[in-house]
Amino acid sequence: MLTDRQLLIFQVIVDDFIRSAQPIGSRSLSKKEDISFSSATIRNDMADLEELGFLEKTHTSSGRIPSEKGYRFYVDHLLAPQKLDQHDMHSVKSIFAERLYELEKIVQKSAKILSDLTNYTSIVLGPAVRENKLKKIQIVPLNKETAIAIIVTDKGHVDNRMFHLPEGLDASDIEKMVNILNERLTGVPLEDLNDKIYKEVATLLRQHIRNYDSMLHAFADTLKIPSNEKVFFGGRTNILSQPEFHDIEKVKSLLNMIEHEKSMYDLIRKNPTGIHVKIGKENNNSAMENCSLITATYSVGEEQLGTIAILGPTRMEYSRVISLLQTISQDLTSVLTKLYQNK
Amino acid sequence: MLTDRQLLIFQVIVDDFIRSAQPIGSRSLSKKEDISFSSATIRNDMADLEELGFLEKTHTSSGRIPSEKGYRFYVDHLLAPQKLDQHDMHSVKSIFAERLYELEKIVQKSAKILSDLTNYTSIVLGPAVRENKLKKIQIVPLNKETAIAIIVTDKGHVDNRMFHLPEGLDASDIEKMVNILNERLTGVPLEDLNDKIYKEVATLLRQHIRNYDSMLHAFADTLKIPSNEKVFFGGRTNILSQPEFHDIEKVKSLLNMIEHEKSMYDLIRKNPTGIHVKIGKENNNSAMENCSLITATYSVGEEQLGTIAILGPTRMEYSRVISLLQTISQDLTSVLTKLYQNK
DNA sequence: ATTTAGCACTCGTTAGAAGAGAGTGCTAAC
DNA sequence: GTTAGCACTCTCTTCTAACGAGTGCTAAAT
Repeated sequence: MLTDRQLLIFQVIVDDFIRSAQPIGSRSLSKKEDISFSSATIRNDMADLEELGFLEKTHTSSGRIPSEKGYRFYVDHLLAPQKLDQHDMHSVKSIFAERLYELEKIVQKSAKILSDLTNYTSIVLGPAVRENKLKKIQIVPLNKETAIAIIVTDKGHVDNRMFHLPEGLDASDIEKMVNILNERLTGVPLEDLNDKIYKEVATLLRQHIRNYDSMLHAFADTLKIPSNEKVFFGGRTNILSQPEFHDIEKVKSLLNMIEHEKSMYDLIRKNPTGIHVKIGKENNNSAMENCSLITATYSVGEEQLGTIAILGPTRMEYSRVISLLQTISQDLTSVLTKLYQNK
Repeated sequence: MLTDRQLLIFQVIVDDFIRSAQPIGSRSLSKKEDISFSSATIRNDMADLEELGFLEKTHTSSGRIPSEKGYRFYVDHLLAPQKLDQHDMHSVKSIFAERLYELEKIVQKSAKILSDLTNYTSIVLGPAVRENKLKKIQIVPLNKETAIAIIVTDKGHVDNRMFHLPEGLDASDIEKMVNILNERLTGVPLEDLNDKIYKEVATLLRQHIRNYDSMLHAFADTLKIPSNEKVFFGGRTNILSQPEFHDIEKVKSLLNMIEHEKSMYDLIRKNPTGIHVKIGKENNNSAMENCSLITATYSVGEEQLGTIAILGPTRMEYSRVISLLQTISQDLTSVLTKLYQNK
């Protein structure tokens, strides 16, 4: 459908625009070394590319910029898998240079490095805790009225909840309860804990513990609250340095969106395994009309753990960002698998 | 030094400017109901007030705006302690309406309410954990190589660190170690833990635990890392709706500052007990030249716990913000004291 | 001795006009 | 099929003029 020349012109326009953020004119293209056609020829091809919906004009006599459809085509068909340059590669490896044990820290550092490298905003979702399996429950009484339940999962995630202690409970009751819980619930995914407690452990507990009912409610209810899965950001304000965001109103709606962690979480979590690119309106979100979002997933063994994403203008360095995400998600996966794979 | 009329004029100018963000001219003042002097009289007084450094002009023939010195004077001498109106009071009380046990949640909710009410940015420092005293240490082995140390403090703060397990350690060693640690370290402030372990507990441990040295290092080192004291924000982007921040560059440096949690932490933590107002350059920070920061502290019993702050333009609703902070910090103090006061 | 009216002057803002520059579409020639 | 040429369009910048809000100062009024 497209001639080779049109393809070449299109590619150069996209690449140029991604660098310069300026509409590209036929004359400036014809002066390039690897293009040997006259500006008029290029103009004709540009007109065709515009008719096909790949290019747009900002006004009747301006140069061309890629349309969303154009970016889509570019990402799907013209993107040569690119190797990271030395500097990028070096930075990525530095994430894993220190011996970090804590998943959160590794993930946080990834977000920081990604945003520094790209000058876009990075968003990294921590592991989906609800699928983690219970390793151990501990209950630490603080005073007569309150206690903290501490939940450790097989992936090393630690969650804690405060709850109200019913009166007339002594240390041995708590100890018994903890023992029963650990015995019965180890290995159960967090999301099923609450269910399981009521269905399988309740009767057992009733036999051993005084004042069982109020204790159970106070405790089990705290488990119901979904543990907030963490969202880590890097370079939240990087978007401000992009020329297309000189309009305060756009910036505001976008930053508001970013500040509202829940919606970012929903937007990003739903992506399936692998690398995905959402361009402009494909994000289905008015604040992100001028943005592209690239997501990649990371896992431990078979189990998909989290997502790592870059949010930038539609005029994004797709090739480089994709390579970066690919590398980081692979490295994350292999490092985390080594650390947390159940043996 | 100032006549009553000058005082009145000054106060009206500040109040007006805080509302409108526009320079105030003599004519518009003379038309106000509670001012019965001619514009010329007012102009003379304005000139005097400018000479004294309380007012400024944006250009030679503009109306006046308050200077930093002016705001200082206004805050120190003209601020009538104001009652919160019903709506504000109601919102503040709603922070404590639900029965929240976790300090973090209460603090986070305070930040949210504060920023929503004021349309400025709120910053709330969680408790200074390092002064908390150890309540309990737990160690949960994850697999053969790693374990998690969980530290619970008397104020209900839970901290956890992953560390590397030396080889050839079995469950009973860990149990012994945990028992010794709990026996010896309960009640010790977190900041002293590391010291205390080396000085007082080390010899004891050596007697009971195989492979003691590597274990000690791995474990004690993890305690050295200062637990990051949390900073909660509300309305990070509210500043964007203030007319004085239409300049993208200003916004950028300010948001960058805010994103860098450590510097915000340092800036705010150093304030002593009570309410403090820092105006513009008093903040000693170029990104905050056009901002004022109002801080208030909250405590549990005698012990100062954290700080709660509002960051807005120098043209801030000082009176209302101060009342809000005063109320919230008092309420926080009384609620938290009730919850966590050691009995 | 204050207060006020009057007036010349200053500065920022807005609107319009003019010209430059970059780029296009189309036609006709190569 | 490609290119040169040309008229045309649109943005951006610069300049000017006019307007409005506000000031400082002087002289008159209280």
